[in-house]
Amino acid sequence: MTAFAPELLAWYRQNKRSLPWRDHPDPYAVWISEIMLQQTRVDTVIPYFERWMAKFPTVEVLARADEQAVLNLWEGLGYYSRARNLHRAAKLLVEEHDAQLPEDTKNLMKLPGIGRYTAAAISSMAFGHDAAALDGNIRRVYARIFNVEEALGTTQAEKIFWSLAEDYLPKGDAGDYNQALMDLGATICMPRNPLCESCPISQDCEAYQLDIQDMRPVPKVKKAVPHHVHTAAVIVEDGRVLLAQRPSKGLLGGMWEFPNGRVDGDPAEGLADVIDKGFKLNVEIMNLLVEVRHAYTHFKVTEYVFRCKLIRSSQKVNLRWVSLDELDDYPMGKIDRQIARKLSSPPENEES
DNA sequence: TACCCGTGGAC
DNA sequence: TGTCCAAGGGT
Repeated sequence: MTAFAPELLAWYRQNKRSLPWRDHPDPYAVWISEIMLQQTRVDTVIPYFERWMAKFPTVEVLARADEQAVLNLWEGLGYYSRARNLHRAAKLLVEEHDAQLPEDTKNLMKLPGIGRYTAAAISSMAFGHDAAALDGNIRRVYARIFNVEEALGTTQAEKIFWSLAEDYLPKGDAGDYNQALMDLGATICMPRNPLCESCPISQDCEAYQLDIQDMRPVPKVKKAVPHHVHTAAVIVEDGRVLLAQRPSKGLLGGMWEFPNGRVDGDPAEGLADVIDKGFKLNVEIMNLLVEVRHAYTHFKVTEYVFRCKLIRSSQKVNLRWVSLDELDDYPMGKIDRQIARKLSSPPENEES
C-alpha cells in the first residue's frame, strides 16, 4: 500500500536532523517543541526551547510559574497566545490529569493550543500511537507526490490531504513517518527550488515526473495586508518610563508597550489621537514617536516627533511607571523592545 | 469560513 | 525594499 514509506523511513533514519527535542522520551519536551514550532522555523525555536526547558523543566513547574514570566521567556517568538495557552494547559493538567499529558489525539485536543496537527504529532512522536499528522511541510510533499491540484486552504484540499495522511500512514512507524515527511519537506522538498535529485522518493512523485514541482502545491489566494500608523508616547520622568499593559487577548495579549494610539491622517497632525484608548496627553511636553504597523506582523519605527506630558489616564488601561533598569522584566513585542533598549542604553554615535 | 495572530530569514 | 512563508490554533 505505502509505496514510498519504506524508502522514506530508510532515508530518515540515515539523514534525520539532530534536534534537542528528539530522542528524548519526555512527552512534555515534545509538547513544548511542537507548540514553539507552530509557524516558526527550527533555527529560531532551538534557543527558546533550551531556555524554556531550563526554566520550566516540568508541567508542575510551568503550572506554578507567573504568566508574565512565561511571556517574558517567549518574547520575540511571536504568536504569544501560544505561551498563554501552554500556561493554561499546564495548570489544567496539574489540576485534572495528575500532571500527565493524554496519549490520544481526542483528549490532547481538549487542551488549549493543541489542534489536530499538534495532537497527532504528540501522540505519534511521544507515545508511539498511529496518528496521522498534517502540517505545511506534509501538505507540500503530498501535493507534489500526488499532484494535488486543489488550492491550499480550500475545504476540498484539506479533505484530500487528511485522507492521504491517514491512508499512507505506516502502522507502527507513525512517529518516524510524520517526522520523516517534515524533514523531507524542510531539507529536500522545499517550497522553492526543491532538491529532487537528492530525493529518496522522487520516483514516486507525480509532480517530479511531470516536472511541475514549482506549481505544487497550488498556493492559496491571499488578502492584502492592512497597514496602520500608530503614534506612541515615550514619557520619561525621574528615571522612570510609563508603560501600558495590553488586554489579555488579541494582538500581543498581556504584554507591555508604550502608550499609543492609531493615527488616521498625518501622524504629526494626529498626535491628539494618542488620547484614544483613554490617554490624555498634552502635546507640548512629551516625547512621541511614530510607529508604522504593517498589519499585525511587521512593525517599524519611522521617526521620533514631539514632546508632551501625560495629564491623566482612564482606569481602563493598566499603566505603570517602570524604572529604566527594570524594563527587561516587562514582556514586550519587538517594536516596543527596540524602543526600550534605546532608553536603557546610552545612545551610540550615529548607529546605523 | 475567513480572519486574526509575530517574527526573521531567504530570495 | 518587497514578497513569501515557516512543525497551526482560536474564534
